[in-house]
Amino acid sequence: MPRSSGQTDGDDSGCPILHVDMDAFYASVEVRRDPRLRGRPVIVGGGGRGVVSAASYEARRYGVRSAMPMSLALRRCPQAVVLPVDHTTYSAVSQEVMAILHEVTPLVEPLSLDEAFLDVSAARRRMGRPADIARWIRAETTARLQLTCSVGVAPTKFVAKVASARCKPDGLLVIPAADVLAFLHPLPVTALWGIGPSTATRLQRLGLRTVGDIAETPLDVLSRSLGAAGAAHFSALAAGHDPQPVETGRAEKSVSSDRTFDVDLLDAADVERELLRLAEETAARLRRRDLLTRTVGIKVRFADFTTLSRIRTLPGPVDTTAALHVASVELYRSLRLDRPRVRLLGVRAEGLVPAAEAVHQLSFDDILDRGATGATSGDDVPAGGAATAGGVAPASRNGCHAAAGEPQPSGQRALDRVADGLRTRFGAAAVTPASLLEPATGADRRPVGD
DNA sequence: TCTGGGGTCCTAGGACCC
DNA sequence: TCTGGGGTCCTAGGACCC
Repeated sequence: MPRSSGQTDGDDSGCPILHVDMDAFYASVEVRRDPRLRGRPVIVGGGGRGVVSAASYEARRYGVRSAMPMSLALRRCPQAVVLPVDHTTYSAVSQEVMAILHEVTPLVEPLSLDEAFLDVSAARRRMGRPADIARWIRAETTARLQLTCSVGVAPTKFVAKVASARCKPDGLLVIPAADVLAFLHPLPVTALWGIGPSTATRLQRLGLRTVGDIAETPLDVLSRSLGAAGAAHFSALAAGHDPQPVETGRAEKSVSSDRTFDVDLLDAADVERELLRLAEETAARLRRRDLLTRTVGIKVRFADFTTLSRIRTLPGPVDTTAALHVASVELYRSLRLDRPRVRLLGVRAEGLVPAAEAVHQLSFDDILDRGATGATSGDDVPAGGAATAGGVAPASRNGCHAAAGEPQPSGQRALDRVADGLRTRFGAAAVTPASLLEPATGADRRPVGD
């Protein structure tokens, strides 16, 4: 059996796949930035209703884990240093990590900011055996970035990923092809990528606890718990088979922005204004990526944590803040909620189309006026965009300072682009929808600026 | 303990068309 | 009056991952 620590150096022939996983990435970046934090428990995450995004190994000794509510984490480790998530910095460091990996091979598949698969088959002549390449990556990330990582080396992606998890932190683990089954079979079923607590509970009812149990169970029995497709998939993984190749560029399928509020929203006007903020974030990200969306969705979570989602497919693709906001408000109103306590709102764009391929760009004003607003447009959306109390139209069509006035054909797109440009040059606060700064149509609403 | 924000994938039912 | 089959799109929800 392979050992799970140190520089395990089994037979790495037939092991072309590496899984590289940075150790406690966000927390480690924070410690690097402020060396006084070294050796102390560090938690990166949101305050209030937030959760732990990353915990240093010192914090983990107290039972602090990723995704744990911050309130519980601080009860377990009151002396922890808590830092807010700084996504911009972590993204920049992530690019440096990925750059090192690309020195090995172009066959790099990032899984997240701090993880990637590599297929090193073609790099072997230049850089040596897979285990040597893994050692090189570990040495370079430590030397250049002062960050440690763990690397799994195996015949397949799945086994490489499990291997890196078993040698953390700052480890290297090679699983030779001949050892794959001995390595996998004692592990709990949750080691299989895609089996979480819910599926594990169902499998337990069948008496299945380990990966080996799954490997020994006939497909038709597994199908009862996992469905036909799931049964075939997990049965193959448990047998050590994983046909997935390392894939470099994968097209994005959706873009979304969510926000959990420190205090539940009770007022429909507040909800609609937050939908504008989220629509603006989502639409701006679409435009930055040169994408349009044909399907807009919202997510609403209530104080009791029940969650609803609604989506609507539009007649044509859009990328304007106004179009996303109108669709979001229409979806929200269609819920016809009675005195809701809204904990979270989200706006989502799916069915993405590259802007270059979108054929109906010029018709979006029609979509705005007739499609997205649907049957209620006569009441709620004045044709000329004049302000009416409580209507969705004023917030959207006059939502930006720059956008006050009569939209022209494609005018909203052009104005959004102008606002995007100003924000790029002068910062995110340079252009803000008016309704997020000033009291809206009612007299009793406070501004909710950042 | 009281639950973020970014995503992906799967299922299942209904509409609609041929 | 009893009743097809397949394909595709749309929608809602759930599970899962980092």
